[in-house]
Amino acid sequence: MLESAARGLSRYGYGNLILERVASEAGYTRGALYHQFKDKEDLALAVIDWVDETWREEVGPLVDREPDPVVALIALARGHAVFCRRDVARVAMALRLEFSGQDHPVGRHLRRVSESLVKRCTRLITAGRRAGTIPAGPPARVIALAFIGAMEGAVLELAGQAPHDELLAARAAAGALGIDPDQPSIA
Amino acid sequence: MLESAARGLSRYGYGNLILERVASEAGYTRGALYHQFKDKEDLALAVIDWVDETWREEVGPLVDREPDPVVALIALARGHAVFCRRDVARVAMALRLEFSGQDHPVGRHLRRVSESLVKRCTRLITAGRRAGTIPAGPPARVIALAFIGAMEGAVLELAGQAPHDELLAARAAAGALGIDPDQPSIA
DNA sequence: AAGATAACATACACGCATGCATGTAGGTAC
DNA sequence: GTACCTACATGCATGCGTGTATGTTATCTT
Repeated sequence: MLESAARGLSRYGYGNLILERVASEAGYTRGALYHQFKDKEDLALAVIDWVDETWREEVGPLVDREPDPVVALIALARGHAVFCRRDVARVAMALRLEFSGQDHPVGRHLRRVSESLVKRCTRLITAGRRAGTIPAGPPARVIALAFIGAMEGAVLELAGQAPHDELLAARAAAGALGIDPDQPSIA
Repeated sequence: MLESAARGLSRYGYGNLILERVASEAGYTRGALYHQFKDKEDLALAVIDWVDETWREEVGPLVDREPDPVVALIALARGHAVFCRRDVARVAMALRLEFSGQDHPVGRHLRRVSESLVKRCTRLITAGRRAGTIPAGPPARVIALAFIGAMEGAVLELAGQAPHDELLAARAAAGALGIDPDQPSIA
């Protein structure tokens, strides 16, 4: 059910998501859905948490095992690209776009989840700057936002076109960081 | 009315767009809207054309006046970032995400319009490769998609945070192209 | 000045998705 | 075997947005 809802959310967004389809695609009826989740909002929140958890399990380790901040960030971009080959992963981008500038509970929850990724990237960027591998420039948080945006945008547009998605996500992300994409850790 | 609809589309997307609000925000009622446009779809199509036209007028010249393909592409990214400071510009990204993988008339029309941008970038990339300023790699069209995605993603995430948006869009775009963001035309 | 037409506003019918209330089948406890 | 609970399906009421038909007012034409 969660998987079906995630697919639906990533394809149609929250407002256009029809619970009837979510349920039937999972082999159930709407009744079953309302038995498992309080309402549509509750379902969306659960999906966000589920996707976030999956992301942490799948991409997190790739980042953590790299001691060098730049290498870690590039690994993050590559891992994200691979992660996004499952359509499920567009959920974050789709919902963020849909709820940006609004005060909807789903939007708030998504922002909270995303914020932890932004913070993670910001820390890596400041670490990279201290190490001298990331050049000075705009505030680290701004760089982090651009980093995430560029990575997600590239991945979204390539729509899982393996194997180029991985390389290009890494390159776009490296560009946002201001480092040469011709480095060994990227190419 | 077009401007109000563009704001609405960029904020809420097509499905969540309420024509009542579009009209009232423009100082009219829904009656006036239905007098000027056949239906909701017709309105969205008109908005797409309007935004596209504005983009061509505003960003196009910045690209055309640069003889060097790389410089032209970076100018495109910078120009796009500036263009997107008006919320109007997210229309393309919002609708593309909403209609990707669907067969809706609005989505088709948007893809036709976007395709011309992809072609333009593809041509510039192949030109840059012939000139030796853009390294070899994945097909030019794939690079073009990543280029556009990275640029739009970065701009979207930065949400008009001038002046950083311009620099970071250029950097992310340069990264997708595989060129060093430390070049004079970018920084 | 009268008729026509454009530019709106108003009011209503329809479809559709949500949420909830109710019904039902299977398992478990005692 | 009866009481009860879980895991669903079914059916209905409500709200909301679209589209359209019908008014109303201004502007243009001759």
